[in-house]
Amino acid sequence: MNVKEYTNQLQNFGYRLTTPRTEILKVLSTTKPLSTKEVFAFLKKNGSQVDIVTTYRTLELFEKLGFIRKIQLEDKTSRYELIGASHHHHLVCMKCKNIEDVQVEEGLLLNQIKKQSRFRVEKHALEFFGICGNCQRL
Amino acid sequence: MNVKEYTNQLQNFGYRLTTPRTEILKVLSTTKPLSTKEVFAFLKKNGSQVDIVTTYRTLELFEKLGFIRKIQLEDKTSRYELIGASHHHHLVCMKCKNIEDVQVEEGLLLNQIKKQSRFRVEKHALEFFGICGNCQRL
DNA sequence: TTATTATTGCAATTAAGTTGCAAATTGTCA
DNA sequence: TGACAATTTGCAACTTAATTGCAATAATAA
Repeated sequence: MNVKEYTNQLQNFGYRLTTPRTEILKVLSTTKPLSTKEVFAFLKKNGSQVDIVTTYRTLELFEKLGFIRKIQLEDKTSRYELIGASHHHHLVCMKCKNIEDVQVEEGLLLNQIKKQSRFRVEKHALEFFGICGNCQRL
Repeated sequence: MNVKEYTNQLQNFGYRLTTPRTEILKVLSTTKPLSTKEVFAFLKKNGSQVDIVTTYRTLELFEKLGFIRKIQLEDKTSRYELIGASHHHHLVCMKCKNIEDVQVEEGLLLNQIKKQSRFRVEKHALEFFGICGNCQRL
């Protein structure tokens, strides 16, 4: 999905297409998972006037609409990323803070859970922390 | 490890054995993962005079010493649990907020990562969200 | 183009966690 | 046992992330 498709979706759902919303979608579509602060910083750097409160509210809306996914890493700040075609997880470098995407087959895990509990899994969080290839060489 | 063993460890490391530390260990050893606020509430309920700042600092210390593990669930508050014998993950009920432990074999995941990246995984977070057996019946 | 209503921006507030420092408590040694 | 030195605690003040109320602004429908 590109920015245009998301803005169409937005209007289909009856929400208005505003400058802040378009700008925030643009930021999200060009980067890795970002915190609200980081999205806001990006906006500013590109000359946008959007307020940080609007950034909070817009990200909340986009999450509700299923455009983006909220992820919790090690700190208290939430991060958001566009929900692309493929389900993936993250390799978070504890040194340089860079985030790599990674694909893992988790069907097995869900089977194991089914054997142990009546719990019905709706979603999961899976993040890996460590040292990326680059930082290992330093 | 029981409370006594932890307090011994504490002294072996050169830290003092104080009332707040003992009380907090007791709370941790009798429950599921708790936030700082929750630990503090437990203390109060049991007549303890311990301050919430001390609770924050003590949990931080215990984490540093490897007594407890910090976990991030869906919100911004950190939760802590005693590091028991077995490595496990959680089934977090989105309805009643109860937390079940679950055992999954994750060796496979780590192999899959090795094939995709030079990243060296040091630790990981894996949490499942859904509806527990009880709440499904309601 | 105007009117209606959603959306935004500002200021103030809440909530989680942190910091500085004086007072209290612990462990050690005489 | 008592006193000293150093750690630990509790209070108050502060920081940071996020939320809320409300008046001003902007987007869509007619």
